[in-house]
Amino acid sequence: MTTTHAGKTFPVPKTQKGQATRARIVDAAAALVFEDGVARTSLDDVGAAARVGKSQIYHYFADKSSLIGEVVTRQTTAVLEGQEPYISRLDSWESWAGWRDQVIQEQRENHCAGGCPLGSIANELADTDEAARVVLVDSFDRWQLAFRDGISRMRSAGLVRDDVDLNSLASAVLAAVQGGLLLCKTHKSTAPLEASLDAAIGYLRSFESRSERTRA
Amino acid sequence: MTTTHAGKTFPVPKTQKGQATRARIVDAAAALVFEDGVARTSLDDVGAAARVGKSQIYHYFADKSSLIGEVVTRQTTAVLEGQEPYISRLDSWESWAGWRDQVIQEQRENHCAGGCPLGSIANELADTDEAARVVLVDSFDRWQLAFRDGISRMRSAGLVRDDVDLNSLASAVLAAVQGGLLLCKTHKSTAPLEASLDAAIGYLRSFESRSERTRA
DNA sequence: CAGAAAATGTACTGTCAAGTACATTCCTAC
DNA sequence: GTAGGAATGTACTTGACAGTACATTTTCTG
Repeated sequence: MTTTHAGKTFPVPKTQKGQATRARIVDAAAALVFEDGVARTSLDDVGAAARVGKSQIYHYFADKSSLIGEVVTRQTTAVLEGQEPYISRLDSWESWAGWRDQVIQEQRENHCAGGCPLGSIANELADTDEAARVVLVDSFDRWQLAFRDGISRMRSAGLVRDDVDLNSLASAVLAAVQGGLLLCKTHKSTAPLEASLDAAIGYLRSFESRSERTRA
Repeated sequence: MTTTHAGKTFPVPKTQKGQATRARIVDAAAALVFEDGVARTSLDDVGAAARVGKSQIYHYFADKSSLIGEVVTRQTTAVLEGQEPYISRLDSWESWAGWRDQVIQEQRENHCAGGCPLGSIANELADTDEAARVVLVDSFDRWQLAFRDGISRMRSAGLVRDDVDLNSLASAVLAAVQGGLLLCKTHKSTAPLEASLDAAIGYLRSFESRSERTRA
């Protein structure tokens, strides 16, 4: 696999050492971007954090924008994996509650700093970096799909009514997460995030099928 | 009224001309920040847009951060006023629907660009500019209060049940707006915003008092 | 009309960061 | 062990931008 930029190709590292270096660059960039945002993260800083000269960054990436694109895909998998095991098993009310608690707990541990690694980048770049935007749309779609799968399986299991709009609902849940995280990091409190997630799950619960509701 | 910064005071302009100039600076900064974000907005650009030298910016503001603070307060009133007349009359289901349509319509007219002027700044500065963060918390609180007032009046009117948690619900609505706007500008489509607002109102509607629900 | 205060214009400094040039070292396959 | 590609280090260029210095004009006030 190679990435191309303006005619020049940027190959994946051939040696094990090179692969490690490239990974260190992306990791360092991801961490710094998460803390300070894209604009405030300089490539010198990335190099220092990765214990690497700037020449190596330009050896593996066409420019800062390309590196950021890689950061986004890296953070996408990190975010989704960070929500395991719940996110892939959202097929019961208990697992939704567990997922909710986990998201909140993570923010609490992080002192409500940083918000969502993807949401922050999206907010910063959606209007100015079309390449990044496209990658971010894909990331959000993958995330949303995880919600959709869960709701879909709950529907199959007869836990929610048949007439739910899977896509809209999954999209609304993702929006609740994003909005909640933004208010969380602004207020430096998990309360808004809790309210937002509870509302999203509460709305989902309003589609609980009658047979199940009476049983509860 | 004067603002103070590091011992030096930055008075409000004495003359009418000065007031106009200061207002032009804030307006231009607000527009540019909305388009490009704080980091990508240079004071030279602000000066050019306001047809003003940079010396005047530093005549009225201590530094870029102070100017941004002013932009936030300016945008707060702009955002709230932009949602009139609905936002101050959210005391019926019809007005919530009207508000929803208005928010979506505005994004559509703006080609889903920019997102929320406050949310974008919050996302960018919440972790790095404590002064800005405090102003933003206040802005969000005012916004949330508008929702709270509406829900509160609906409760008084017997439209929603007595046991709703006003603050949590208002906070969740604000989160839905913010998350919806973020996804809207990332996807360049109003669909996620529509889903998010519909879910928020739908959740609110799940608190509709029984007497009203049966009547509907 | 003076004189002061407010407003404004021009020019400059210093810093930081993206991106480039090129030399050097390391590794690997023959 | 040696050639050649991969990896890496050092030094530089260039531009942008926050912030400053200071001179000049405009405007208000007595």
